[in-house]
Amino acid sequence: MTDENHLLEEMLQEDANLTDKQKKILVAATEMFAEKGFAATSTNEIAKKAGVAEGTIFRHYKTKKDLLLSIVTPMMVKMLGPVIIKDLNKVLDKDFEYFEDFVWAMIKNRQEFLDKNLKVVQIFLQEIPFHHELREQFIEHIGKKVVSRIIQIVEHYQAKGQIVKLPATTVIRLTASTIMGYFAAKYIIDPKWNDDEEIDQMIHFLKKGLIPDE
Amino acid sequence: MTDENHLLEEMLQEDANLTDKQKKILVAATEMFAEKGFAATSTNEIAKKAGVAEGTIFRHYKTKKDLLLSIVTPMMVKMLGPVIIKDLNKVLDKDFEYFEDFVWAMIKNRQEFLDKNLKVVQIFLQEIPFHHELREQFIEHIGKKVVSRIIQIVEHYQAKGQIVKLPATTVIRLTASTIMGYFAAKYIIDPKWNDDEEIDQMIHFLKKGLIPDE
Amino acid sequence: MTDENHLLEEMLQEDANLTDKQKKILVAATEMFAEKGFAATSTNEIAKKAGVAEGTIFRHYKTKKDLLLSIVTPMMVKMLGPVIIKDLNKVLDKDFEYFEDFVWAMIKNRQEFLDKNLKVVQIFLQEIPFHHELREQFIEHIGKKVVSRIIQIVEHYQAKGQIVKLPATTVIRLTASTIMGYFAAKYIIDPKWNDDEEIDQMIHFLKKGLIPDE
Amino acid sequence: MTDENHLLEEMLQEDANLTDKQKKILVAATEMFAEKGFAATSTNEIAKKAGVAEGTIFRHYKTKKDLLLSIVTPMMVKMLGPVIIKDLNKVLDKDFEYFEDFVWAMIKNRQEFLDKNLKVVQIFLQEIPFHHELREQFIEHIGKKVVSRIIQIVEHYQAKGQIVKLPATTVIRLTASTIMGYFAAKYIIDPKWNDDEEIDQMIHFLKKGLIPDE
DNA sequence: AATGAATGAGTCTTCATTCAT
DNA sequence: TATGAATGAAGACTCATTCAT
Repeated sequence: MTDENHLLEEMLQEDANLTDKQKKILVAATEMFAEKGFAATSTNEIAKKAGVAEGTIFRHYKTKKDLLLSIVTPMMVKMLGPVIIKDLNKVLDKDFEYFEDFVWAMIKNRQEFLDKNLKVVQIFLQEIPFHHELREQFIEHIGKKVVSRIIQIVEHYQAKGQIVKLPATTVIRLTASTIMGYFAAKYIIDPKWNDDEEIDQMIHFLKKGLIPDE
Repeated sequence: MTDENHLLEEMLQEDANLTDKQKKILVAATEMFAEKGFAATSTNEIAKKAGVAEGTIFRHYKTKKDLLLSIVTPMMVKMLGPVIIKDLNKVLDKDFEYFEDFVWAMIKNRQEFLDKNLKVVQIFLQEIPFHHELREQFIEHIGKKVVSRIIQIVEHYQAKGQIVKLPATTVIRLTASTIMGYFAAKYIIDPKWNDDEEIDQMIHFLKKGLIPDE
Repeated sequence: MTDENHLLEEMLQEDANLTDKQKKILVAATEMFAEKGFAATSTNEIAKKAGVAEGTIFRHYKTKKDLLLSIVTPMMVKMLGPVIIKDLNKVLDKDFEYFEDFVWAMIKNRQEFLDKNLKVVQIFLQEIPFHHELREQFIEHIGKKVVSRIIQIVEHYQAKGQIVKLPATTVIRLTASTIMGYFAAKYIIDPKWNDDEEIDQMIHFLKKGLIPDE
Repeated sequence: MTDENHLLEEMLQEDANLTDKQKKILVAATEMFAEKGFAATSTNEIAKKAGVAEGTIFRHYKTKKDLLLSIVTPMMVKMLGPVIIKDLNKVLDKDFEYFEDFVWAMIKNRQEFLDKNLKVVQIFLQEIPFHHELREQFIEHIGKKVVSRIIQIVEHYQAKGQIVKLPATTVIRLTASTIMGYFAAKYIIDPKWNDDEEIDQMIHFLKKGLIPDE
């Protein structure tokens, strides 16, 4: 049982609607889907690992795919978290006067999210090419909202003259690529590795790269 | 039959060692593995799509996994291509006086590679989490060689004072993230989309971000 | 459904641990293995004959070979039966004063065993050349015990001066060959044939053949 | 390549009608059928072991079963050998005055036959339960002739007052069981083991056991 | 709510056999 | 005569799912 799972468990325990067996099923399925992939994991294996009867899985989740969605969907909803903020500009002005402060907070926040949801995010990334529901759910319920919110933010800092006046989507792409590249390296090399200097260098790179021309 | 497959076919035709049926099997398997994933594709489906008997697959590839590796391994080898250059520094000095020229050439070259090998690269990325052979093969035969070569290149431009003196691996990560982020966006949104202005902006961003401090 | 199978069924019914389907599978498999041999019998055929789904076989027996062993192993254990007697010499003195009495009892007892287990013994004999587990199981758990016990018995009658003082193993071989030759003839010609006169002649032959010289 | 196979090969070489490849096929098939059984041996394995293409087998033998019969049938014919003697009684009187001499000669002759044909005899015994052609061929062409001839012989010695006047088939059964029991023990324990004393004891046993009563 | 035996379609793979070369 | 690629039926075994208990 790894660190991430302790956190997963905590989250499950918060949800009063879940029976004990149900939680065990979700934990076992998460573990296996992450390790072997959805298609290569059998319900039999999940049942054994969860210590329940195979029938019990299907009492709670109509199909195997249902089980997958029950794992991935709530995580997607939680992805929304940090951008659902009312009166955004006020927050930005007060808490993050500079773009780099905002980026730094974003990185820290997503880092925490990833630490808590590593396995589920992994499943999400691994399975998204094969399940259009996942893709649509993500675009419709998450992607659009997040993007439109972040566009606002970028334009906020552009208006303040802090960053270059490229199209907001381009700025987002450049920033997101840099951050996600850092996370990818981190989780591939060593998920526990945590290097604030590395983050500082990255932010410095972003700041310089996005500085207005002239 | 899409564009990419025409190219795949061309490549297959060059290989005189492959029977006609074998080529059909490879084309069909590539198509299906990319679309549904390795584990969710049945050999029966592949046989039908290839217009051969199921037994024929196993005459040429001992197992289904063998078939996967027969598709992915040659592509990995071809990934080495652009970095196997003798007398590298001479090439750099003559052809790419500035770091930005090198990056631009790199992008164009990888773009071409991706256009030709899109499906196989897709399979590779989708399956790498589940097949340690793939991971090991990649690291051992490709990863190490490519990285060590690119480290040389980065240090070459650092020595010339063109880019910041961060650790070479950090420079590589920042650059690669930016480029791969661009490719990811491009292939998710529209594989045919080809925007040289976007590339110029990206290179400009990289140049500014990596400029030596002071 | 033949006579022997009625007896097989009886035995199965005694075993409370077996489900109804499991019994049907064992009966069907026994029938087919005896008739066509293990390798030439398909699990599909067994399932059909047993009136169960093919998957049901594999729920109870992990592999086809497992099924074979589940049929043959219990029979081997029952072969031990007649020689596991405490205080053997007392029994011999009281019940079988003469070697010929002992042989006669042995023949009758084994006859009964064969009548009850004909098919399984047949499978055992047919498959023993191809399955080393069978061979090893037989030698280790049955062969050694039986032989060492029978050596005692032979030496008992040799000590009483009733039979010739050849090596015990030689005496056993000569006796066993004669008896098994009789059984072989009986079951090849007509399993139901039961000729007490033939047995008497055989015992007379053995008695004369093994009489001490001088 | 064992001793027996050298002999098998010799026999094959005598047969001018067999091509080189055909001989290789027969040798390989004999080896494998003996070891794994007919049903569990694939034509692919045979082809590989023989160093020929799979198609070549089917050019010479219409079916796999054909191949089996081509191995076993000639051996059956050779079993007839020692009993196809004209003017039998003359031979018996001259060469084998006593029943025990005849039995001794028989044992030696069959021993030789077995040494030369061990693998094929093994195949024959292993496969006879599953192939009625084998059974019928054996009974019709071999069994009947051999039995009727040996009945004559037994009656010859009974007429001379040397052996007990039981039915000839009973005498044959008792004698054959004893001899075959010896062979069985010999080949199971060690095919090379050759103990003339053991044979003498066996013949002594038979002589005593079959001595006329009174 | 939970079980686990039962299912039969489906899995990957092997088979004996054919046939164009 | 010999080959070996090709076949498709059949092989052992696994799967997600159902249902009586």
